[in-house]
Amino acid sequence: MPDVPSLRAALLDWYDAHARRLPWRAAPGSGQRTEPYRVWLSEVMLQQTTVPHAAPYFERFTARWPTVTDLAAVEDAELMAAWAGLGYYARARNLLACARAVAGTHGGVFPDTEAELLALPGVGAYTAAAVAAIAFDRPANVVDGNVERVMSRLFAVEIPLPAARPELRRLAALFVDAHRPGDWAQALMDLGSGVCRPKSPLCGQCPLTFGCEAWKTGAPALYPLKTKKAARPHRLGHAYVLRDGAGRVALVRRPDKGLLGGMAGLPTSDWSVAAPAFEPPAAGDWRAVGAVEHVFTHFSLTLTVHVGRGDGADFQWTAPETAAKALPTVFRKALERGLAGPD
DNA sequence: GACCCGTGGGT
DNA sequence: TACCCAAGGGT
Repeated sequence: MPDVPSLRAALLDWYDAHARRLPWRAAPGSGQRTEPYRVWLSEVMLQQTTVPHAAPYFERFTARWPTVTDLAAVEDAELMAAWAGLGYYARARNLLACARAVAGTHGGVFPDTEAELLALPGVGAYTAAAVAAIAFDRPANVVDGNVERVMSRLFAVEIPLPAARPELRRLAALFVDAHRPGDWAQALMDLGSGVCRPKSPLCGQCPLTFGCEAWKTGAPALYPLKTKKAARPHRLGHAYVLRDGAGRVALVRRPDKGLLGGMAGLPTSDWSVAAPAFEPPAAGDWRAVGAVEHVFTHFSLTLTVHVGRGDGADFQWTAPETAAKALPTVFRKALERGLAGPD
């Protein structure tokens, strides 16, 4: 059984020497804390998202909206456009709802307990614990994918994910302590991200091998064990690039719920396994100019792109450059394909 | 617990 | 190529 206090001390020492410098992180060793607003914003952006992808969004958001009160005052469409390309758009809707709740109910000040944080929109168990630990230095059990992997290896957990979650959470809780709780959470994530990596862990650089059960087995990369996932189905659809006499593009606002909810989009058919009918959103001359491929979390998609000319009151007519910036990636691809013309 | 929800990089 | 994976949350 790994010795928890020794491991904890070893990882904090490692963190003091190897902490990553990140835009939302106070300089390690400075004794400073990051403002709750910046911790919260970064944590939401980092949900299922890599650091390199999220970082430029974080810089743009904080430059444009320096406080949670500034963010709370933004119009929905402006916020969604600023989030375009980052994915998981429910996060953007919840981000705004959360900012408005903090600016309103909480007087512009983030609550400092896990329980109150957890009650905010878009803040789940992980994010509530992370904000409590990192922004307020409260001893919270911060468990993300990195922490699950590190725990599964330290203790050579033989239960496969996702069933192992409660056990991994219990193990992570053994390390929670009032001494440097914010640094502990970030140290664990830095280790998981840079050393205790999913595919080829760098055990030679790890400060915890002395107490790691998976390392003793000689095959640490086998952990965490996992149950197999179902295959991803493929769907087909049509996307319509409709332009008016001024060259503007017809956009629609998608319903608030479901895929790409609340985002601007091109008019499309349904997306289904069987080829959907070609039913353009306006009469006139249409021609197919090609297709684009896109992969979502639970299906992949081939979108046939059609170009036509027309008018209509049901659309938001937008200059192509403006449209591209506000669109989620699948539509940005389709728009670029449409504007490029036939092969 | 199962399913839905994006995107881009790594292997 | 076809996966896997990332500082998850909501329903």
